[in-house]
Amino acid sequence: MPSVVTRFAPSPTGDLHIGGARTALFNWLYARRHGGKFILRIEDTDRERSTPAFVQAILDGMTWLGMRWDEGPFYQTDRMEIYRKEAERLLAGGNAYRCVCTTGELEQRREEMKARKEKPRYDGRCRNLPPEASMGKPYVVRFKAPLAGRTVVRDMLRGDVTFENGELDDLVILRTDGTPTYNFVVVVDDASMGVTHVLRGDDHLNNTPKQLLIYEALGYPVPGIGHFPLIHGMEGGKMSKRDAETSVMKYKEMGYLPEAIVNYLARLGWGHGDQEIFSVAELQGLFSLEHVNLSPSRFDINRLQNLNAHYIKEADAERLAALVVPFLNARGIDASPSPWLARAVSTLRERSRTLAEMADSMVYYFREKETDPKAAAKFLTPEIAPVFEEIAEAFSVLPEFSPAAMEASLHAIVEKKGGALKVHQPIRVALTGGTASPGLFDVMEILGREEVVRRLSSAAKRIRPG
RNA sequence: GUCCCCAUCGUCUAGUCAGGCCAAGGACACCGCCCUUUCACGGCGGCGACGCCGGUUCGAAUCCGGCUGGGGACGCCA
Repeated sequence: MPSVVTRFAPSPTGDLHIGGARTALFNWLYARRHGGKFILRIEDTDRERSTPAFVQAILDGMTWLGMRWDEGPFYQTDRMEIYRKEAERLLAGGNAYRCVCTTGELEQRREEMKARKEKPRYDGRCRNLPPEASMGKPYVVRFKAPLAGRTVVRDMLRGDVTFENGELDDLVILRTDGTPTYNFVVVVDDASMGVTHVLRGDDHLNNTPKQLLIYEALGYPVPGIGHFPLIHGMEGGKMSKRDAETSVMKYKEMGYLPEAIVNYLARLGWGHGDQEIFSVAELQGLFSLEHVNLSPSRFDINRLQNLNAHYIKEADAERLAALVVPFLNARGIDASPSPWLARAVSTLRERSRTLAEMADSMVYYFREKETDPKAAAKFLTPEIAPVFEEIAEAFSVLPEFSPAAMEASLHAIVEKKGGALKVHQPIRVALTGGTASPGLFDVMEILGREEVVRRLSSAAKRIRPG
């Protein structure tokens, strides 16, 4: 029995969210750090909004980021019998009761409480209803929370947080249709799955005392509990699409590497001295709750981009070539992995922050791009046309089309013209359609002699028709 | 509104638990310079923060209180 068992328990009502991914990451790292077990549990008790497609999306996201779970995925919809039994136990022990209030009534009362500037919560109207009263009526089962006393959450990150029980609500544990709700199943599952450490977002801190009461009523041992802060958008507040893309897989589509995402997420709310770059193996060895920050951090795409650029620089050219292919395809380029593509990728890796940027920059390796008008006006001047033709001629008879040979040949031509001629930028514009590119001779080598000669000649013709 | 959490550069953070090593360090972004066939990369430099008030102390970013500010929760969602 491992001493540490953590879990990630998303509800399949959307793609794997950036915030969810970090919750998963912290749990996963914590388990790995302590030689423990990491469980994946799908909280699909909301039949209305849960879909198999979202389950798959979450699994895909986890897999892409490389977070392997040791057990599961468990589905709560497969465990209904367990919840029913436990709810029964609560009912029998007087820790739960049937409530026949309708959603309409509840909503109305909530509004009234808000109007009276009170904390809106269930008024306990059915707490002492005799069992017969619910006969033949639709009912929910509510947990009977104590009215007095206080409940202390011993948070592993924040210390003790005290709640007055009077502030707590009699929460619904079984819906009218008999399905269980979150605050109840999460306790039953964590206990029955042997979860030792519940690490989750701040937004659950207020739920915790209620859950603690359920642990107690059911006679379960209480696990270690910790709440870390949420990830905010740049404008503050829970991260939303208004700030940045929130779906993890969207970042894959935007050309981010999974190791960059993991590194970035790990550093959001956690740190280890001044270190910025962490491999997964390092994180697994270093992650600790003591260094998790208590205040929310903002999702800053600049930092992610910087990290992504770093990992693109480090990645194998072959791997990058394979990864960039779909991005090229999306741009209407029929590319496939090859040693040539790997060489092409190598010329761009130092100047691309994402695979999408890389693909954008690579277009001229595959087809002649339309020349940027400003660049053409500045560099494709009439005087340069004959020089292009001369270079094209010289290049076509070069014994070897190597960078050194090209450079020597080019140098000779410039010397012949008096040495003051600026040819690099004009050639770059003729070859790539713009003023920014990898080293000129690298570009020429990737393009190949034939294509270089062709583009130079065609540029010359365009400048000076006929 | 009620309850709960939080508070160091624009952003991520080191330092806070064990007060002096901090006239607060690193990184991203931004600006400048260098390198250079362009753009990048890289190097160097710059800008830039302990929210405020009070207390404890010889000494406070660090401890305590208040204020202010930010955030979260208040569902038959999770």
